[in-house]
Amino acid sequence: MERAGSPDLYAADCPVRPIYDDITSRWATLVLTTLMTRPHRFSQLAARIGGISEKMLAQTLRALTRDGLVNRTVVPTVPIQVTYELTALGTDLTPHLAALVTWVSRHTSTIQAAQAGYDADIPIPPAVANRR
Amino acid sequence: MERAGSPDLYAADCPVRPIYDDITSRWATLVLTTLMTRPHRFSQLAARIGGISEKMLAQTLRALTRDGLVNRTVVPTVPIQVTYELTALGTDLTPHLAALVTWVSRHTSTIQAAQAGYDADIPIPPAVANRR
DNA sequence: CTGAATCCGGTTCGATACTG
DNA sequence: CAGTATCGAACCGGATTCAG
Repeated sequence: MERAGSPDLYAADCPVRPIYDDITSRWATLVLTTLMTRPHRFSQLAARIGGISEKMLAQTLRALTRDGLVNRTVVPTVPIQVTYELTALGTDLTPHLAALVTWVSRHTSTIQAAQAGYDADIPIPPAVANRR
Repeated sequence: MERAGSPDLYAADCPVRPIYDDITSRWATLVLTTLMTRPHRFSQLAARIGGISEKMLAQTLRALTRDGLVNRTVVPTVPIQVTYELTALGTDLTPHLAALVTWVSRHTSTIQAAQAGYDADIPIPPAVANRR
């Protein structure tokens, strides 16, 4: 049933899961694909990615740096400069993420239509419908 | 139809985001890759996927069905039988997800090593650092 | 068997204020 | 400029219970 050599992702304690979650988290994907084009500084990333808070950006960058996907370079000027760029590992990964994002982008309208159809088949919508 | 080459994923209200979050969620990936092999019934999925609760399984399946990625078939026997299988759309998507999972699986030990190296460079755990 | 509804603890998130 | 500290709000996920 299962191909030998592939780790069992289905085990609850599979070590792949937390890493997978890191990479596919809401903000990590945006950070990684942004860095795919060129290195960015902290404030450049914050400006580029709509709606991210400083806390979440710092947290996401720390996780990605810890995972060895992003390299953090500090230039001790005044004021200080910090640059983030993809490592070789990150450069290897990001196209896979980008492919996924591209797929979703291309099928967004189809999926939205499916959602609308699904919602329309519900006779009495839950509390949301009454409430305006 | 969206522009596949340059989706503005960076806008805070980009419609791609919630869909992307749906399919990359912790359980959705496991459900989709499981269904990739063959259709499953509810209890079969629950048995196959380690650590998932009924609530999360039902919730995940409902979201994926609503997105048009999974087809839900009810056989009105007693007791009732419900079968889930990938739609054409889901069949198209899942390989991308599987590729990502495969990538992570293959690089898990590398990433774990990077994490260990990163953690080793932290002299004092921040949480217990001296207060002023 | 399938899955909806409820409760509830833990985690996450965002806004703000502050430091080097 | 590049973060960290703190705090309340929001969300998530698990266990339980109940219904079709």
